Amino acid sequence: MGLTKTEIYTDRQNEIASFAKVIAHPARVAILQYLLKHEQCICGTLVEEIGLAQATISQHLKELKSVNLIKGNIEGTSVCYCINLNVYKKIQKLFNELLGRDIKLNNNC
Amino acid sequence: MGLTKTEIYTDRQNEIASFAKVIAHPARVAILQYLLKHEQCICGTLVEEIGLAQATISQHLKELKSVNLIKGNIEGTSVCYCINLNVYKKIQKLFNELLGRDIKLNNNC
DNA sequence: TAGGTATATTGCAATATTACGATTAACTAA
DNA sequence: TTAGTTAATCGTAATATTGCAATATACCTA
Repeated sequence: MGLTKTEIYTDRQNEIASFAKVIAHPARVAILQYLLKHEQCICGTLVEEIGLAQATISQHLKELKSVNLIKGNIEGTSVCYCINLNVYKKIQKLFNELLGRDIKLNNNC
Repeated sequence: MGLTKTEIYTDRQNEIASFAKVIAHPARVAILQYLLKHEQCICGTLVEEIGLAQATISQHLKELKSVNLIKGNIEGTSVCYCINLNVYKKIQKLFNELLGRDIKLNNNC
């Protein structure tokens, strides 16, 4: 136990959950917001901006990279991170399918 | 440690992360999809549909209720669950701010 | 080559999550 | 009142997440 039973869900359900998990931490939300505003950044800037240890920020960047939401280009001693547009758009689409409905209440709840 | 430092983030960042966390499990995605399709349901139906133990489904429903994304009305021996439209719309808005941007790539990444 | 800078990785402790059996609570019907 | 139904809660085991110090890696410059 303690392990999600991924095999009983559809690929799409697992995919949505995976992307949501990446966004499910305020530090990673903060990183995404920073990248949306400034287009690119290096790890050190985020350490100053957010106020977590360098190891911790590096770990959060790794999770964002794990679903390819961001990508990093090595530039000398530092790494320039930016949003991966294709994956960003994919998440947009997936989330919109689940959360973008125009619901009407016809039930008695 | 092992505890998120919520105090260093904005309320909005924490809010987005909290809502994302609720969606960050395929069982809860499946529950939401079921509710979007059928408008309402009882716990027992989800147990059959999804294939997890009753206690587990009840726990997932509790998490969806914890952010008021769903609400439950007691109807005899069972509980009728449905989506809370106001909160659904709020999540729509919050996620759209973060993920609904029309980004253009002007950087060299 | 040696020292400095930037990031990733490792190891660890604290806490959270997932899942389920067993039990409890609350209502319904015989 | 008693038995059956439905859902919530409790307790527990397994695993995942968060955060950081310490260390490793990689590159740049003098």
